[in-house]
Amino acid sequence: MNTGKKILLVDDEQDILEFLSYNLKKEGYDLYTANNGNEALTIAKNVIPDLIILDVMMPDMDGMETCRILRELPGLQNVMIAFLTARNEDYSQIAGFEVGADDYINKPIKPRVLISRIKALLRRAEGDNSEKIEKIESGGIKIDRERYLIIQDGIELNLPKKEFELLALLASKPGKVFTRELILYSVWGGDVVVGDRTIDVHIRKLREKIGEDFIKTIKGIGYKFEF
Amino acid sequence: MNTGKKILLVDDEQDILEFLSYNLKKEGYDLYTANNGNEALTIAKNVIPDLIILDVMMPDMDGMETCRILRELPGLQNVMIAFLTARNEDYSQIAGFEVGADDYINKPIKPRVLISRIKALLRRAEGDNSEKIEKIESGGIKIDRERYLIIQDGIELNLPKKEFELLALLASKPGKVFTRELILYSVWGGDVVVGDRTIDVHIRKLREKIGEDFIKTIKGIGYKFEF
DNA sequence: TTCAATTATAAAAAAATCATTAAAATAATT
DNA sequence: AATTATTTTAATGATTTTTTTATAATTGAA
Repeated sequence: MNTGKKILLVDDEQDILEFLSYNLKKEGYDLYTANNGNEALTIAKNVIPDLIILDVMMPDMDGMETCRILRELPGLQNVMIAFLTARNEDYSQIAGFEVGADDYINKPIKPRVLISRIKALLRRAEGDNSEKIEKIESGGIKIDRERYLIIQDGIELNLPKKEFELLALLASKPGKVFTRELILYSVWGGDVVVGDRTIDVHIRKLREKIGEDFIKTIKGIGYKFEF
Repeated sequence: MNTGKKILLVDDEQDILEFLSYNLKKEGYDLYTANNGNEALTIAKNVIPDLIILDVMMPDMDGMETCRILRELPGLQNVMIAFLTARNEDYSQIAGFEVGADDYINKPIKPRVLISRIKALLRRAEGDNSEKIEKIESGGIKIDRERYLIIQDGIELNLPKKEFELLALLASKPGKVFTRELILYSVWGGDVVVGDRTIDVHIRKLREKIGEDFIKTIKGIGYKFEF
């Protein structure tokens, strides 16, 4: 029995990951796991799960922060996000909802409860038929994630990974300004911190390759893709 | 560049204190340092920092204990507190959160990582989730935060950051008079002090760009947006 | 009306941010 | 291991934005 629903589990404790994985797989969900926020971002971008379950308490980037960033990423606006919290930290619930969480699940977790909660959540999500973005096409530029290729006016362009990810991000929502912060999180990952000029250099390379006019600088904010 | 944010560092090792101080000052934070818990308490009471970074392991009064007391002090309930911990003592992490810590940072510390973490923490403290209005529309003027654009009679206008924020603020509530104080606070931020004429100049620029009649001066008080 | 306070304005100075290039460091491939 | 490709840093220059300064103009109260 397979529901075809994809769930991304994020927790720093391997035990919990395994425990939940086991129980959810049994119910026919496709499971993806991440040990920390950054991993979660990477996976989420590529997989676009139906539900993300985030532990609130994690080192480096906590659940809240992860959630906030996830919500900014194109394609992940409509994904259901649930938080795992230890029982008594209810202050975090308030903050969590502000950040865009859809539900809370208290530890310790009882499988039965969890599953019924998840079903409810996914049912709730059914309404949103959010198509995942495998191919982005805008302004004569096609982005093929599958083949890792940019196609511009019919001509195929091979870009190095970082450049590809950067362009894919910008082009995923033409017109939207992506802050440097968001770019860093989404292309580089939260704690792989690189110098500030790194983004610029990649932008330069992109402009060289696809033309000067597609990527516009919004000084003090970030960049946006336009055509 | 000065963020105006105050950080109190507490560690018994002078090396670490200096190392962190140096790196954080470079980022524009105001630094205060203490060698032990008691010193920390004294300073914190007087300064009310935005963030306190506490070494977990200190002689006499350890970080956890210091944290517990800090949290009791009036005015320090909402200060962000982060713990510095050696990598493997993760049981203390849990205890730390119970005591009221907002984050923990593992040693050894990489400056870049530290800084991105601190930014995240301070952002969290700001209550940065303060719903900034995404689209304001009034009197033929549309403000599109996502695209960072002003659209006037269908014509797109690019404004520099401060001008944009200022206009967005005024236009968010047409007719309402915004005092200079409020404008400063919300566009420039609580502790950034700029000269008195700065607002005027920005208003001038705005009037040049969108027309003279939208922004009205209320002498002695501030400005309002009308149409 | 007159005066003091406040704002307007333009131009200059200062600061912040980005662009660009070349070189260094990493990673991937052969 | 050597070569090549990619990524990052570092240094410098250019540009834009922000702030200050100085002076003029305006306002509203006495």
